Amino acid sequence: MANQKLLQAFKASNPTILTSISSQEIAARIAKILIKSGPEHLETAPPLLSNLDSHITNLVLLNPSLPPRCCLTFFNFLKRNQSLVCHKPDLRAHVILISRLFQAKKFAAMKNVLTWIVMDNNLLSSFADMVYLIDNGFHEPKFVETMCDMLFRVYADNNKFEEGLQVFDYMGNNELMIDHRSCIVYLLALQRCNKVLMCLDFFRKMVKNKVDITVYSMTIVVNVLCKKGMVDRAKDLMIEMSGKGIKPNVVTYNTLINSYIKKMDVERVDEMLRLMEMDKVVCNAATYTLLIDLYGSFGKIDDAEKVFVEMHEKGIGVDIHLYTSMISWHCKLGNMKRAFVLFDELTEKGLHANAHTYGALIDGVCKSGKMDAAEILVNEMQCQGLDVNQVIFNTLINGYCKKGMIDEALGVQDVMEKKGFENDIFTYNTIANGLCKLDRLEDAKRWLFTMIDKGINPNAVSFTTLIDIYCKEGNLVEAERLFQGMKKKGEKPNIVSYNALMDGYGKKGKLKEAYQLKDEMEAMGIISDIYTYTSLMHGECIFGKIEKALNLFNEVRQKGLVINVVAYTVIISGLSRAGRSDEAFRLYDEMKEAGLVPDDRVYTSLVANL
DNA sequence: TTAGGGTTAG
Repeated sequence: MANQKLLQAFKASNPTILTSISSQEIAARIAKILIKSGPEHLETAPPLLSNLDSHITNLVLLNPSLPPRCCLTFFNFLKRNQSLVCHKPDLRAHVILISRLFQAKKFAAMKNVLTWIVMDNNLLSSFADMVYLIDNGFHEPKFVETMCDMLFRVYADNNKFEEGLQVFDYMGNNELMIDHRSCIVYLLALQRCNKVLMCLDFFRKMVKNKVDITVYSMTIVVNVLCKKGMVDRAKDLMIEMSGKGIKPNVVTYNTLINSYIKKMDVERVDEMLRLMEMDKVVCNAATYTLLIDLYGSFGKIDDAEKVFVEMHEKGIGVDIHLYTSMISWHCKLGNMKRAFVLFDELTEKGLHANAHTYGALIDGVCKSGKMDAAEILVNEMQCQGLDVNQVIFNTLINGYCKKGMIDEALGVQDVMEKKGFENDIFTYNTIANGLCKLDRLEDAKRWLFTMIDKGINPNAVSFTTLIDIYCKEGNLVEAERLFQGMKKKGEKPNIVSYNALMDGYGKKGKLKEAYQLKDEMEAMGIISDIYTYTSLMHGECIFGKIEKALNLFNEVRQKGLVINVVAYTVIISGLSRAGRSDEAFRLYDEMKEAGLVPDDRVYTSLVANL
């Protein structure tokens, strides 16, 4: 029925066809061959092919006795044999094929044909071409609706957002039903491409066009805003939508909690938890994992353990993410015993450790210097059928580097390459730092320059390592150049970068420059830490300004910074060199009382580069 | 159809 209508509409817009009987005959013959023998037999009928034009193609496709399956094979034949057939199916032919597939409910095939159209700029230069066709021959609303919906998804899948929007607007203006699931596809595509404002604008459009908004689409927009750091705006959107009846769920809340945790905004985290309670949204394992991260990042492992117990009491199901997080924090704090207890416990609970879990544990044993244990764990994970991935290789390389075992580190790196992993930025930075530790500064530089030659952009860690190397070599000009260079390349110097350069200035007696840098850093919102003060104190001590060093030391105390053995050594040796041994001894006792072990190597390294 | 876990620098 619908086909007949199409045929008539088509004929009406192409009056020449009425007189062109031979075209119809050719079309009929092609159809006959397609039905009886399949498209490959068309090759045995060259006159048919050489006479083929868009009218004939369209007539073939519209032939009601030709099943949609045959239309598709005919089409594929034309696409495949462009050397044999001079004629290429045009946009109209594609849409006719789509309509035939629609009648046969072959939706996946329809989508494929739409993708061909979208990917071929010669076929469809703008959506207006499609509108023209729809207005001139394809009036059946259900078909137009389905095709537009699919086209909208295809545009989204191929990141053609402007075109997608045109389809959306067309559907809205023509009162075609817009499927909210298609809008989710579009939102997810925008999310993938980091198009934050477009995402928000589109969501507003969805609301305006009365598309069925769900918690899923809202949460996608909340997530996109959060990932761009616009957390308060995300929260406002959630509250606004909640007022319109779209209630946030645990995923929405977790998204916001995650972002507030990353910003260390405890107050807002609490606010979200309160809102959840009011909304009767129950926390899940993901919420608890986030809270454990929050406590872990503040070093409050006891509080992390408390919430871990609390969730057990509340009967909330645990999962491997949660255990991996707990294990990771214990490893970071050196509590390897507890980490292994948790590792055993998860197995008892029927959970399976994955590469992330092993990764955390391997890093823990590496950091405690137990490389043999690390190797055992690597074997164990392989026995469990888990592949050693690049992160684990890098972790092992770092473990050996930290112990000064550079040959073993390079051995692991070799195995990694043989397994098909190329060195990544972590590998390069880690090995460069391993070499620095052994004072092989030239080799370290060579690794980093090789990395750059291979087209990997240096990140803040790479720049900082190089700055530190040049400072150690006394080449402040180059260190400064790199420091400015990293800013220009959009790599923001962090506290380690600033401290490295300040240390370089201090050792050269350029205290004025060092203090200037400290001011600059603090103006950027970075708070001076014990390394900052130690570098400055060291600089002052070297050049006999012990009073200034003591002022800095008092500042450290006032700020409540934890004083480490290096900081103590700097000030103690400064005092003794200034002949103030009483004060030096007093601080020496204080250091021991604080449980710190005096370290000859620290002292040696302090005077080594002077 | 939306959220949470492992690696690098002083």
